[in-house]
Amino acid sequence: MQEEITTLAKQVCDRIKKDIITGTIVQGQKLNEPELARIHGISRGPLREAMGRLESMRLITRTPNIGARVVNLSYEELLEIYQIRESLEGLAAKLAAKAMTMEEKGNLRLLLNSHRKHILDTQGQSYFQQEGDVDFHYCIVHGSKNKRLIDMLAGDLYQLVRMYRYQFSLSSNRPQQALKEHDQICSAIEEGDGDLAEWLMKRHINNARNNIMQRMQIQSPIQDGNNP
Amino acid sequence: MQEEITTLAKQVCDRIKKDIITGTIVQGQKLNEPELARIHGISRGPLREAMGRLESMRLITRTPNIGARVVNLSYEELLEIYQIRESLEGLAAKLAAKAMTMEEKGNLRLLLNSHRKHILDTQGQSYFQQEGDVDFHYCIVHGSKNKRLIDMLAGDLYQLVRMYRYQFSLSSNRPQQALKEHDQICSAIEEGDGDLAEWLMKRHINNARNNIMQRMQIQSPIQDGNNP
DNA sequence: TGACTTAAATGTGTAGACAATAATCTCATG
DNA sequence: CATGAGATTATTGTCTACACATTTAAGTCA
Repeated sequence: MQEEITTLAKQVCDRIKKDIITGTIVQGQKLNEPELARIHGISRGPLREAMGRLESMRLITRTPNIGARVVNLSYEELLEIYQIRESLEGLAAKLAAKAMTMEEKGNLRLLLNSHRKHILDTQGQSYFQQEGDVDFHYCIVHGSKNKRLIDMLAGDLYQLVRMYRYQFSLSSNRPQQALKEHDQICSAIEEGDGDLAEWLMKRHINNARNNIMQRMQIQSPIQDGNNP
Repeated sequence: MQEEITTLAKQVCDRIKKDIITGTIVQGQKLNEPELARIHGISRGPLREAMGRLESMRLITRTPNIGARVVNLSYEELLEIYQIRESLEGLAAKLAAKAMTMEEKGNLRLLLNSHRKHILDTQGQSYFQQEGDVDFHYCIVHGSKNKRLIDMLAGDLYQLVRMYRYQFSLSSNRPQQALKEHDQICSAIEEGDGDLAEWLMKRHINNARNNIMQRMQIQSPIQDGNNP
């Protein structure tokens, strides 16, 4: 294991990030600098750096002389995110079909098989499938070997997706169908068919979006935090 | 005009960003905090925030306890950037075809006409075309109305593209052809044909990439900065 | 009631200090 | 002469304390 060298700012950033994603800090909430610094036992310097990071990944918004607030999740923004995901992950799948090594493709297949087994074991329960879904997409994104693409997706977008899933309780309600789609994508990648992999991935994300959107509209709208 | 309210960190970030993009600070160069702070007449606090921003837009890389360096441009990274541009701007064009108002479409057409006139006036000289190209793509990206997409492209990626253009002197050597492609894209958007606009935009960026890549390989490789 | 003034709270910027780490240098030793 | 352990220096990361600017809230008075 590589000894992870880090800094206070990064650590605190990760902690706050987790709190925001899981909803411990509710959306729209104002973030008080001295208070946050006290809570995490650090001084303002590193804290401001941490907040800069959070801002750059768009988990909070800052306005000069006023302060920072946790973002407000919205139907529209989730739609935006999924549009971008469809485009970028389609690209990732296309690239991965060409760039993945045999070993990586093998691991991807193993991952799928473990998901299949898990779904069978739990009678199609979606519990674990959510993280499994993340794993699958992570694998492909990394397989693209495009560093910037990896950063954009794994670094930022997935955080937001996780946040929506947490706060809207949007775990997959169609694990078998999702698995089947994953299966198809995996096969296309194994065969090195980039165009097909891209097309399948885009359709897969499109399906996921439609599913999620439908459920979000039914579901009670999110509380408004404590905005002014 | 809206009075632009800002902070020291942002201002200095923009100044350093400009220096990096234009090559005033050469790639690979180490950035010394106290020195930079002195140069820009600020203290280390805001400076570190500024550097955090620069890091998030990947103009510099920082390693804990060691410091910050300007990124090294490479053929591979430019390829990565263009792959992503093709994907995202294709999406932007598709969305813009549906989301742009009549007025915006009109402005886009006016912009194109002014480019055409300029190219005719200068006998196809590419001088102004470069910024014009940026304008055109900006227009479409903003026309997509997808805020996150706008941020990703206009906020970060275009900075990098400008940097490569500056430092490799990659102004367009095919302004007439580019104009023609812009024309096609504009028409598709005017007609609200999103799929066609997407396809045309992807082909356009693909052409630009092939052109640039070809010239980069011919051109003398970049000097190595002063890496360790 | 409403516009103005005042006061509190909060964000922003500065200066200086110290600790921890990395880079460099020194010098004795094989 | 080369090498490597130890000492020295430089730089980064962090903290504290204070000054300043701006926003927000409260208070005042016509």
